[in-house]
Amino acid sequence: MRVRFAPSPTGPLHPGGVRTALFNYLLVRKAGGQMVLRIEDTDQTRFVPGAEEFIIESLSWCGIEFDEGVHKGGAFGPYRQSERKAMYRQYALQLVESGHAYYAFDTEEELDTMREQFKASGVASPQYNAISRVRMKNSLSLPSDEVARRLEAGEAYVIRFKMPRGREVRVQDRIRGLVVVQTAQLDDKVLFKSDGMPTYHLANVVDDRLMEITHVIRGEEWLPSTPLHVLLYEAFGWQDTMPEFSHLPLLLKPDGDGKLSKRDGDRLGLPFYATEWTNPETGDKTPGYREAGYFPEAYVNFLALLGWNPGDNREMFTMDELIQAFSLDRVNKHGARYDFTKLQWFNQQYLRHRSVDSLVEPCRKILMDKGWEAEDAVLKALIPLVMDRMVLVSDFAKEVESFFEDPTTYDESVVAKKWGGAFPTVLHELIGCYESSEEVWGAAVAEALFKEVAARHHVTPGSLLQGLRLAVTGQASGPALFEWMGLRGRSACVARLRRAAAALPAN
RNA sequence: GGCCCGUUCGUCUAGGGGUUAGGACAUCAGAUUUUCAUUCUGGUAACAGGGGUUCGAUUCCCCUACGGGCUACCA
Repeated sequence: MRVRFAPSPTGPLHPGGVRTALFNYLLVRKAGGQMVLRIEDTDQTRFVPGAEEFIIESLSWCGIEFDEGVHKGGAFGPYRQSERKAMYRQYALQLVESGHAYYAFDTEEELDTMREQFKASGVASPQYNAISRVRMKNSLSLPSDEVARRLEAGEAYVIRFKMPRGREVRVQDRIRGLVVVQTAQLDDKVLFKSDGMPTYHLANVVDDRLMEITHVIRGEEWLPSTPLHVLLYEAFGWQDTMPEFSHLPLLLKPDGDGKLSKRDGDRLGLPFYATEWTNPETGDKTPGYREAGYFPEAYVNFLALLGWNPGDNREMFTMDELIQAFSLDRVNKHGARYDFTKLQWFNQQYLRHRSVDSLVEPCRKILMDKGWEAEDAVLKALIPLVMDRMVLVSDFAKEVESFFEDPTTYDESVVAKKWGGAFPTVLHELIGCYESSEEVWGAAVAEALFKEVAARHHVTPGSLLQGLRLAVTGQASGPALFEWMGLRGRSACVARLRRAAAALPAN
């Protein structure tokens, strides 16, 4: 088995592209074949610098690696279509000679005119086809000496496929079954452009043949042009090695109608690409899941379950498990909404399953970005304290902010509710107890002394706890308070309690 | 408009001629946590509509509606 992922370097890789690459990868790893990365840069006007590197990096972050490609080399290179330019012409010419294609000399204006005339006479989608080509300037309508003269003179031309008439094309799609299309619906597609480059259709078929691709797994947007590709394989006499086609359902917007687009990420304030993309023209950065603190395992797990399922109730999959479980037979036919909320859940699950040790370094980095520092031992105690409260590793910053920054204000509504009654008295007394205690400071001591003071004033500890939390952290909620205080240290806690005592409302 | 593909809880989906139509996310409620979060328990919630075929259809067929894709010298 040989598969390929063949993106155009026209910009950052869309999530749908990542999923297509993933499905190719899962399938080929299970089968033990090769996966090639081919860059389809036949449209020079749409080339975006950096896109190719971005695609490789994004997929690599996801754990999708290739066996051959622009960055890996291989026996079937080059893997960039622009570098294969010279060879496509001969294939196009081969088709002209065998009568499957022809030269066309029509200018853009002439094509526009033709389309407008058709529209004026009520034809909704004008086509360059068996009917209209006789009225256009091409090697089928022009006298052969004129064709020769034009070619001789170096006049611009394209090579078009001569769509056969009255045929039925049968496409056997692995996911959708048999798809039948009448050639009368199809037009004479351009195969070879006037700039000397092939179009997608020619390059794709030629390269898949030359690279010995056995399975084509691509997005549903290619289904309508697959009959043309089948016809091309036939015209070349390559039907014996024609790959098996699988057209994947599309990824749809999280809400509303239409397919997923970058604007959906922007609109919902969530990342869109796997990794951060910098627009080479404007310098604008679009954050990626990687930068936002998501685990690649979570992202891949989430993506794998969009349009595919294992047939049982399992949801958590490592890449290896996905490879084992994956099958094209269980890929859906219908589009799937790209629901970010499920991704959050996956990330949370992956976070839970992480060992504390493996989180020390990422968390330390987050601290450093904020200008905070902590010893290893403190970090290792702090992480489990707040881990359950996080969805992303990057949430660590907001979870521990109050640990590193003294509170500056106290929420008035909580103050009003929790700092009244016995609280001021208890607070003052507690400060004294904490200071004078000879015990080695720790969570147990902080809690025991607090309970003692509360008991002396015949108040339940629970009724005072939130007030204490506010006093010491400046927040109304947070992780286990006494653990937190134990870690924070006696003097820091006392200092904060003093500050809170000074801020007590006058009565 | 034409052609092609599709349609099960809000979302991702399982299922399949006779089922209490299952799971997960989200959501709601309760318990636990004397906070929040976590965890646990429970609940609300779906076969697009209409015709066939059939003893019986959500499942098969047709039509309609709706959604999506394509309709470039873009991929």
